[in-house]
Amino acid sequence: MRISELLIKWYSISKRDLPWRNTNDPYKIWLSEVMLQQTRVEQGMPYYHKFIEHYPTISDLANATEQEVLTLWQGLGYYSRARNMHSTAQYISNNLGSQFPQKFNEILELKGVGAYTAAAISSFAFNLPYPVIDGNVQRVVSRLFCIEDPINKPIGQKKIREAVDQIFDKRNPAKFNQAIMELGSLVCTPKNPTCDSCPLSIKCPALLNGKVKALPKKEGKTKVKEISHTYFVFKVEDKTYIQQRKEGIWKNMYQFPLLELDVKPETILDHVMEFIETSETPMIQHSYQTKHLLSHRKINANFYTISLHRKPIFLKSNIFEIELNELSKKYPTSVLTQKFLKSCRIDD
DNA sequence: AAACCGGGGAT
DNA sequence: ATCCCAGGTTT
Repeated sequence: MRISELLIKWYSISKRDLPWRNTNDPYKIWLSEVMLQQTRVEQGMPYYHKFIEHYPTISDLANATEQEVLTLWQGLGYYSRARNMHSTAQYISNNLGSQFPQKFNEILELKGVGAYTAAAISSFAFNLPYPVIDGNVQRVVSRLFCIEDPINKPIGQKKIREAVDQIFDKRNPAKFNQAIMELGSLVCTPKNPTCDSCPLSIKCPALLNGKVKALPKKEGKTKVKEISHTYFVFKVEDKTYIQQRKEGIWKNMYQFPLLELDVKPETILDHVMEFIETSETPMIQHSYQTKHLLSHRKINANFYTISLHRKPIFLKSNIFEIELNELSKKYPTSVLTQKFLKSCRIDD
């Protein structure tokens, strides 16, 4: 039996019942694929349900504000995905009559849609013959063809593409794509793959040659930069003061006034005037220290809570007042900020 | 080609 | 501590 037949047969009896597999709605497929970029299925699932409930159609997403969309995306990470989806929904709504594009090249043009996502939408929503290549497929194929070139380099990626083209089933693009990803996810895993129960084991040279564990190969690791964040949490009764990030990490999300440097505790109060002007002599109520790890950053964060009896006389231009409990609910924040908010609730 | 962009789970 | 996850964009 051909590899594609073995795959699809295995898939038909072993597949998980995932919500986006029970629809042909390109909007739902698009949403699920973007949400699952670099994100585990279990992690994305609750967000998928939330979004479908809040925004059942492209028009509903287009009619929302970016702030609402980011609030709903809060905690999932890679927030450019949410900004791009919202922007693209408005584009489709305003310029394409709310009709999702139906050709691969048109889909590939959409913001936040690359080769993988375009192939996924094309095959799952329209059954077009484009093979998907994601982390799962790279792993399965590198083992199935004993590709020793690093899969994160152009040579390795080219060989993966050529290998996939050899086994791709143009007659069953949707099923083939689902099946090969599902195999990578459930059987041909990065660590401790269960080759015993793999439908392709008899056709796997990596298994025959004892190379499963060594494949796929990867080269070069992005190093993690260590940086410092010093946050100023001004409190006046139930009010606080926040700012919106304009670029870079957590763009368009909200945070307590921030200095992106390490400020010695003794000199914290010297910086207050950079954010607000007050007639009082401010005092540090308490401080909270934590480390926050991202894929490319290690943030040493310090939050200093400064309680005031009266509202500041003056706020720096980008800072504005909100109800403390509106943060995270109405103003989307990073998980780092949420960690701080949670620590406050505990020592209440 | 390399850096940037989040967060969490498994090992 | 390290790797990886239904990747994409920018430099």
